[in-house]
Amino acid sequence: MRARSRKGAPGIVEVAKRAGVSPATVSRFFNEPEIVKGKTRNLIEQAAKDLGYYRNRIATTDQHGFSGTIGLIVPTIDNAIFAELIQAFSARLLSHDRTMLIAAHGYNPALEVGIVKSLLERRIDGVALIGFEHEKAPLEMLAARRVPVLATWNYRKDSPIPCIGADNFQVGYEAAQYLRKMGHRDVALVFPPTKANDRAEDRLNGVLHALSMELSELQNNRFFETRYDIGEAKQAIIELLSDDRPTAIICGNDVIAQGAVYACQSLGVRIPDDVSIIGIGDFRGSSQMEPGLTTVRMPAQRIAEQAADLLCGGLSVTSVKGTTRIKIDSELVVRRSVKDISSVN
Amino acid sequence: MRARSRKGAPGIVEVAKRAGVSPATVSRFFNEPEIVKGKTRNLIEQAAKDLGYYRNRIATTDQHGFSGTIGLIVPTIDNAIFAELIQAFSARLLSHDRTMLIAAHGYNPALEVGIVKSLLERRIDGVALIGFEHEKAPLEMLAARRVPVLATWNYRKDSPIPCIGADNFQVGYEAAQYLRKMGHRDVALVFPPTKANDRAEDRLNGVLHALSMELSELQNNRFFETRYDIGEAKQAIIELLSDDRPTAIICGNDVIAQGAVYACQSLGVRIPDDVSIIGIGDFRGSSQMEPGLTTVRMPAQRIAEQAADLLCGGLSVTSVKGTTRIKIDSELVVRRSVKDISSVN
DNA sequence: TAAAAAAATGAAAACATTTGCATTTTTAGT
DNA sequence: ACTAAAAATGCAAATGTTTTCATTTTTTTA
Repeated sequence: MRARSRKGAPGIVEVAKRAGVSPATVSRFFNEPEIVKGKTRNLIEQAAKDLGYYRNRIATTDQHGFSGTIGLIVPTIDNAIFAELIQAFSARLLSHDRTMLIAAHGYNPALEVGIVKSLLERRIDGVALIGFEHEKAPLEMLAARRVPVLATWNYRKDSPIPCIGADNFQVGYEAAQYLRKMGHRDVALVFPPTKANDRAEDRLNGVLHALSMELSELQNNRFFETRYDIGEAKQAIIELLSDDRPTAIICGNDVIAQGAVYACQSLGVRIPDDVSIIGIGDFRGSSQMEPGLTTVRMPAQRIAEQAADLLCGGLSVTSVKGTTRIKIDSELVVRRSVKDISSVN
Repeated sequence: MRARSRKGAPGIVEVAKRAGVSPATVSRFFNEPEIVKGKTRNLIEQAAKDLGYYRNRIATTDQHGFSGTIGLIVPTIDNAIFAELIQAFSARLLSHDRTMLIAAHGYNPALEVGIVKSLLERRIDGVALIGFEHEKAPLEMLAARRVPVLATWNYRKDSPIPCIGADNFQVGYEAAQYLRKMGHRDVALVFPPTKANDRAEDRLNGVLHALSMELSELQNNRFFETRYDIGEAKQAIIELLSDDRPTAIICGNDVIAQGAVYACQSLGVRIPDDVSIIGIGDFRGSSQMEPGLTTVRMPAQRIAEQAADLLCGGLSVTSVKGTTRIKIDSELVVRRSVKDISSVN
């Protein structure tokens, strides 16, 4: 469909004409108002208003190469996991006078190259990613174009690219450690595939470390793999609970934990009397569940805001040496889904 | 911060030079490959690949005035309500080779003008909004620039602007009607403020219509107002349930319904034996709840996809006469949270 | 009040593409 | 093989800004 041109929006030159000044001055007025004289300023302001002029940020882009647009690539939007991050990131960007281009790949890393290509074609000024596991191609494409890239959500001291996030190993460790402290020795793990998910991988390792175990040492019915999907998790946990029940379940995140809660309810298993449940994330709604979910809070908002600030501040391009890495502290949130059985033991 | 220019990305002319053709031909190659000869095509393709060239969709924009970017303005991202819509909209846009600029105003219509301005500055080709209640200013700004605007989520046959969505009056009617059919006569309503929320308003009216009542006829403890927030809803409903319990609660959407479920659990009120609950929306997770939530499904994905198609297909500019209005059917989803008490009565 | 310095403005080139028109090359028809 | 028509390509103008450099205006200083 060969669309008609939509020209005719008044431009800087129309404004200039009407204000009786040169286009250059109008341009300056919008970029550095201070350097144009008060009187001229008013003239231009009035003219712009009369004409209903809006800056053309796009025409601007070919000039210096910056589009004022930042990309965000997430595994999924339709899920509580990243909702808070997305919202906060977007809002913060707006306050920097930038806009957000967002795309989801549905945990299919192969889609990332298409997305990155599309972003590159739009000349984004920077990109926030989730985690570290990405195909080589998109990362290389971005590097070749010198587009700052920031991995969010997870933190690793030796991350290959700049990052900001919680130390997911520690997060997992903290959760498991708390369970131990509460006297739990027989705990089951329900995690997503760690294949292309470094956050889950790190958490899992943290958990295992706290438990002083290898994954391979876990009994069959003490480790379950399920995607971040309430329904799938619920099914898996119904199975898990159906015989030889552990005293506690540690979930890869709160979505899985929610599935766990539903599973218990469906089976008539009481939380925390019959089984304790701990999540990771502290998503919207986790605190209101019955019983309130004990979990480790991922500080999504702080991560998102700092990420936005970083990206807008012209994060220096990835370099082996001076890579920016910021660790945001997570926090154990004790509610009621974990029972203290340390004394009775 | 006066950022350094980021030029130097190879452009169409570098590609042309390397391929030994003119820039015009390269341009044509990327826009209408068929009209360039096979041999030349290969040359260009190779040159582009060698140079790592990406199209510059932005430079393109000043030419015909279309940026290939569509705006989406939602009340909130961090909430299950629009998650499915956002995801589907974004994905569909990608398949049209467009990108999505998204912003949330947090149910504060005043913020819309800033957002619209920002979008206009980026020369978006179209905008999808939620519902009909918007400040006059942003709508006028869009109209002045002839940017197609599409109201999604709600449908009204006399909508002031093109729309696509479910008929929320009918949705509400359907929910209430089902309750009546199941024998419920004493039902309580929990809805968000209908002030700037036409979806909620229409639903509420539909419910009242089915109940053959006026809002004013409802007893104090049969109508509660709460935002779309699980915690707030939970509190309200705890209050609602604390004395003179109705036989059923009809919730403005599934988020409120989830709060209702938590409220019941916290009070030890059984669903559906002690009280029935019906929601609206059928959000992610509603089907897995215990008991599964009976609700009216809002076909978010279909709405989103058609909206994207419409906007990409160059939806005609709003005109009093020929305004496009598309109604997408909703569907009652019967699960287990509503009890049939018609026979015992 | 004149000269020097500083501030404000203007003119025109530049950015990376598209596109109307002109020109060249290819194909088809005899 | 020659011509006419069609297809492919090239040239150059145009798009809406920003930016460098030059010029004009204003302010400061003596």
